[in-house]
Amino acid sequence: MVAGPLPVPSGPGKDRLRLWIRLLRASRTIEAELRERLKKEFDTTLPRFDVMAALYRAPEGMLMSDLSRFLLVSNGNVTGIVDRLVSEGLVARARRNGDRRTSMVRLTDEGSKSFATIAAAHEGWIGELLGKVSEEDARRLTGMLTSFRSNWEGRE
Amino acid sequence: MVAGPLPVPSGPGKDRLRLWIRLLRASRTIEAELRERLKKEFDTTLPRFDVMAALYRAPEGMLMSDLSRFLLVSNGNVTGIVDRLVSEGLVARARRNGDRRTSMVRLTDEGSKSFATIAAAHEGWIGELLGKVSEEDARRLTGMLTSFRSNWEGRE
DNA sequence: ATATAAAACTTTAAGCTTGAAATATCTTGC
DNA sequence: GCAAGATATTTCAAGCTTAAAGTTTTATAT
Repeated sequence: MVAGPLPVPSGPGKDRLRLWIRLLRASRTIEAELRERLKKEFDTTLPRFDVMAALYRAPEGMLMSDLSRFLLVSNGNVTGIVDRLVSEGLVARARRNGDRRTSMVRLTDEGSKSFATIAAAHEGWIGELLGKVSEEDARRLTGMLTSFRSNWEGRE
Repeated sequence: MVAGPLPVPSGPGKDRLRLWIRLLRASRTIEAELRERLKKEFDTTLPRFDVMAALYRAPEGMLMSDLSRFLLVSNGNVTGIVDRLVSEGLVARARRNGDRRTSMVRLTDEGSKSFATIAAAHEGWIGELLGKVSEEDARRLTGMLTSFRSNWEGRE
């Protein structure tokens, strides 16, 4: 899946395969760098950062199923990550009166403060790592990926 | 990290952050789909496929460290995946005379045959999933990502 | 009312992943 | 030759990940 130096054979349909391989390598390269920095600088992980980023933008809280859908990961997965964040006091579960199956998950004040610090560093890292991509290319690329996403969502 | 429907605030440097978010969501979406199909159709996993794809292009075999570098994953990780592939008869470790710390890892005949079948389906899936990306856009996007990669490699 | 289904979430087992520590082998400097 | 360091790999603990099965609660259809 992650092909590298060796060329993909040419032929019909190979352009898209090559695109996929580059896409995957680029995102894995950046992800690996971010993971390492999050660990070194803030002693945290990418999945934790993802969950906190989602919650940061939803001050009223999110359901577990919302988090799972939003982050594109399984629901069982979110349970474990949130459990750990709760045990560290960064996130809180609030039982709801209406539907007792669910609970609203939100950042604590400490979690919110902590995330704001990390997010600022994170944005700087992205600027650095993608610094060589011109603003114009960045916008064009974003546009292409956005239209891919729209097509995808119509798909299923 | 994986932001979605909600917009990223505007401001200087936000274009690259937005690009990263789209990039990550696109690759995660495709990865999830491929993982599911590999499981359903061939009862295998993405990491296994990655390892076999790398070995398929190196008939003479690869060292564990080569695999690890090529796939952008840790060396301890590769050990486990190769162990399982060996136990299923798809991959073989061959001790070398020269350096007894290392062993050449290669596909068995069965592994090679198995991979060829899966790879054909995989290429078809990519064509389908990225079908809405025009050939021209695919080539342009690939070019941008390639230049990102070159810059990156100069970086470290 | 009450069975049945649906929904939200957790638990479980298996596998993936990392970073660090441990093991074994090779290389180098003396 | 041999100690010291470098290299290649495995082992380990902790955490991430999925799919499937289980639990609790809510909604629906008789």
